[in-house]
Amino acid sequence: MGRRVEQVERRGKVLILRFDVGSLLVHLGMSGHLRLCQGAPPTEKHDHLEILFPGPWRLRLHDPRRFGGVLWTAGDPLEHPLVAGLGPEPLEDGLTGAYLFNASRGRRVAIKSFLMNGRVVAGIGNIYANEALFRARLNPLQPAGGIARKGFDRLVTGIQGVLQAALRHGGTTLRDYCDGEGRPGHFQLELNVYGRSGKPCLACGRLVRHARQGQRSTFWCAHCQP
DNA sequence: ACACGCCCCTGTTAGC
DNA sequence: TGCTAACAGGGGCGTG
Repeated sequence: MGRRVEQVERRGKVLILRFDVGSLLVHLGMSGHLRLCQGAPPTEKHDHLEILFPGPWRLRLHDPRRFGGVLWTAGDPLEHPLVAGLGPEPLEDGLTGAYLFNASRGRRVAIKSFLMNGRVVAGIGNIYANEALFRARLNPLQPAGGIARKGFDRLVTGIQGVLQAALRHGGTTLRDYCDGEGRPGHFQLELNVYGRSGKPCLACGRLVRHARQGQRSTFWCAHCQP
């Protein structure tokens, strides 16, 4: 009560709200969102947490599936186990073709699963993993350890390109996603392969394929991503 | 260490 | 129309 949010940052998919006495770590999971509310609109089902600010403002956490979570830590939040082991931020200097190449040597796991492993790179989810691999012309099913250095250079370009484009479009709203003010994103209109199985590849016209990897949907064009 | 499968949970939709 | 199964943007955990 009565504490001031001194800084807000993000590591991977974890939001960090720093207070003078500790930090709140917030993960939104699949279906969660934070919404800035003015006044006291009626509480909805699956509203789980509310942070009250002076004046009319309040921040509400809404998460139907409850895959998200909120944790408090009194120590350095970046040392918390939830984020301490994360790989480099995709839009910062630590993510390079050389880094991914080195990290993948000897790994037989499919490149898409490798990319979605937070210990390798932070914060790449299913949509952007699929889209980044399309941009890099890499088959998502191939073992990470067999990819040449050039492929990882393209992959870094693909990751950064798709994330920056998605940011420009306000994110990808398949159903639930919205920003803190309730606005949906538009990047779903720009997707090349995600969710497009059986439809023509936007680059070559051949049909986009679908497979499951680790209980996640994978989409790719077998011609553009050999 | 690594790869894989299962699980958490609710809501929506496809298929019968 | 109604029921059921499958699936959804994430990630931790147990097993071999």
